[in-house]
Amino acid sequence: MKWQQQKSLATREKVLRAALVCLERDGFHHLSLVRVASEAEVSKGALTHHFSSKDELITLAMEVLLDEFVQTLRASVDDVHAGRVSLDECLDGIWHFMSGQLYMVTLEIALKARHEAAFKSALTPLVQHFHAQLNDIWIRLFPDLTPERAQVLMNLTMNLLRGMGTQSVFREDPSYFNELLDTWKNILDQQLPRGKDHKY
Amino acid sequence: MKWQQQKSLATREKVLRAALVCLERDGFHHLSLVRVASEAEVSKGALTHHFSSKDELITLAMEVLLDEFVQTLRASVDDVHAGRVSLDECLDGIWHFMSGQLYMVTLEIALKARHEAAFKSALTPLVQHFHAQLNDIWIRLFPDLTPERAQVLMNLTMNLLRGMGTQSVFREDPSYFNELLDTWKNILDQQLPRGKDHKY
DNA sequence: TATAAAAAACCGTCCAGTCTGTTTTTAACA
DNA sequence: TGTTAAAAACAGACTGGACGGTTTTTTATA
Repeated sequence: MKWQQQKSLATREKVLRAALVCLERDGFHHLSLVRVASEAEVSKGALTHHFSSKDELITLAMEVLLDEFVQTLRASVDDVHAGRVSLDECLDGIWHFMSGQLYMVTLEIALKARHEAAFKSALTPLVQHFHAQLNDIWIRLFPDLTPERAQVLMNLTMNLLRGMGTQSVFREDPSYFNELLDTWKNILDQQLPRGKDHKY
Repeated sequence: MKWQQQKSLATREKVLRAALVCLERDGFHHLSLVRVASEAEVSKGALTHHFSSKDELITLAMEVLLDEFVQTLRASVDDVHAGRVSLDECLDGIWHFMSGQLYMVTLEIALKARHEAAFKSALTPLVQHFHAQLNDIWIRLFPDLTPERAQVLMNLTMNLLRGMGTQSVFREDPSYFNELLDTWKNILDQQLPRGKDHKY
């Protein structure tokens, strides 16, 4: 690869990463192009050279974030499948992710999309692809359930964690969330088939 | 009551209501004082006369919203208690609320609070009071459960609905959400004691 | 030298908060 | 009761700053 091309790619990468940091730390309506540029240690000119608008930048950053989440999750589910980690630990991992950067950025983005049609249509295919990937993962997580049942149970789980993530803004009380999570683990366990050879 | 006082109260009420409408329709970072004033059919001068800052306005509007939700919910739970409506219908009512104005405005506010310490501390007592009221309501909803169990189950429920509310931004598919909600109703039902005289 | 990348100056817009002026209501008092 | 002064409610112009996007200039590579 040519040197110029390398440098260009590196700059893009730095800017995207910085955008995620700023989104998570400052929130969308405190995010400005100069801030992102400064976080990326790049001039505003360089930023606008690579990204034609703020919306485009954010959309691409979002894509990076969702991809990383899917990869992490896939690895975790593989571990469950191979018996390396328990289902409970896998859920803990998802909760960790959902109470951290991913979910907050997602929220910022979702609210923006809610009020800006153009942005929303740019983002919708991305989100749909994300959910399709998730659905595949859920099926692999619960091979003993029907695909539909696995998806419903895990969509419940994800939405529960989403809600908990939201509440965690105002309620910084790990024991409260742990209790909820433990209760949910129990309930989820009750929903799994006990035997080996039947589909629930 | 003196006429001036009446007029003053009416203006405040109009502005607060308009603020909620704008928050829900336009989102926080498209909300400006002139927009709220125009929505309320009041001059910007009148608005600033009654509310010393944008943050104060939003905080007070939030208070109105939460109070109304608590009242509605309390009435609904009374209906369940009196056998006028089923638990399922009560949940439907909460879901209706959560997929509407209340929750979206709450989200906007929560994200703002997440990044602005002063705003957050102004809002925290309000939110805590709100949750305390909710906890009382949950106990009354499930008199056959221990208070702790009732609260855990309903906090799970609320967080599930929160998450579903969030997802509804991108996924406008009522049947999907209905399936989730039905599944949850079943699960919740399984968690309730069958007998009459024991605490679970 | 030609071209891509990066930097920085610049412009138009928007908005919260301030300030000044005007109208309406209330209170005091002769 | 009629008059007037004070206070409250309201209206709108203005300001200072932030920001997104554009354009121009400089630098580095091929």
